Amino acid sequence: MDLKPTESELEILQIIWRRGQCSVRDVHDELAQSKDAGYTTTLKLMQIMHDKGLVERDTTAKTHLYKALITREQAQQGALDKILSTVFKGSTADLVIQALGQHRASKDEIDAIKNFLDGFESK
Amino acid sequence: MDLKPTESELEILQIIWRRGQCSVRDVHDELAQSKDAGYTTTLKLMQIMHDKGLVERDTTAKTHLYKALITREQAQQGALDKILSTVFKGSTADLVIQALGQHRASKDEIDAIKNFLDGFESK
DNA sequence: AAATATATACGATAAATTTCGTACATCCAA
DNA sequence: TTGGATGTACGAAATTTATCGTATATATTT
Repeated sequence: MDLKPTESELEILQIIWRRGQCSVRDVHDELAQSKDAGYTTTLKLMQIMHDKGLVERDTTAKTHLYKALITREQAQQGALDKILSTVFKGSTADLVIQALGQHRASKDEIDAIKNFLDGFESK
Repeated sequence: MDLKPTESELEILQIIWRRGQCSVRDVHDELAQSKDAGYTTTLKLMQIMHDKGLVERDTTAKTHLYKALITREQAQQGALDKILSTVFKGSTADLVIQALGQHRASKDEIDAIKNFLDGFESK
């Protein structure tokens, strides 16, 4: 099993992760705010995701309820691995610095990262 | 102009970035070490990249020479922006922590990041 | 000079991903 | 109880991306 979600699948997973469990309608309504696709498109996509094993679903009721089978952390790691190898020459430090350089991190964020680094280093 | 390279285009850009300038043959030979695609596939891809404005080329000689028109940093930022919005809920701190947690960064890398953070914060 | 190797151009095909239409089932309100 | 709203199933078309074959031009070698 490959389990590497496509772009559209990630958009959907995002919503499922946030809500924990949801119907196609739930997902589609949220998606419709930023995107313009038909309901059956979302439905089909979620069915494909089920076929692939990215989500599971409870078909007890008429309206099926979907849950993610891949965690956000897994997807994050997959995404990081991919861009590390394709654009960052494998250098985590480069990635981190580039990420922090562009984006205006708040003081809290910076502190969180520093604390993390301290704990990490002292092992 | 969109300038968002596809997966295959990034594989090629990687090689061009490393070498600075190269022919289709240069790229293809390197690509062939890890991948199994025909020469004309690489050629076509690079022609498409030229059409898109991702690369420029010198056609003076029979063998054309390609250079990147997008920098590695631009591609890095694009890749980061994408995964930030699709899997990291926009949180740079989450991204950084996840990146550092999994990939065993070396002490030097960690120090580099800390120094960077210090300089960043004192602004 | 002829044969061979190496290039580009580019249309066509293949493969992967996304979008949609239509059929049909079920629920609910008038 | 029947018509409309809402749901799933699923084939098919549209799009995007990647791959390849063939034609043709230009070097290079013998």
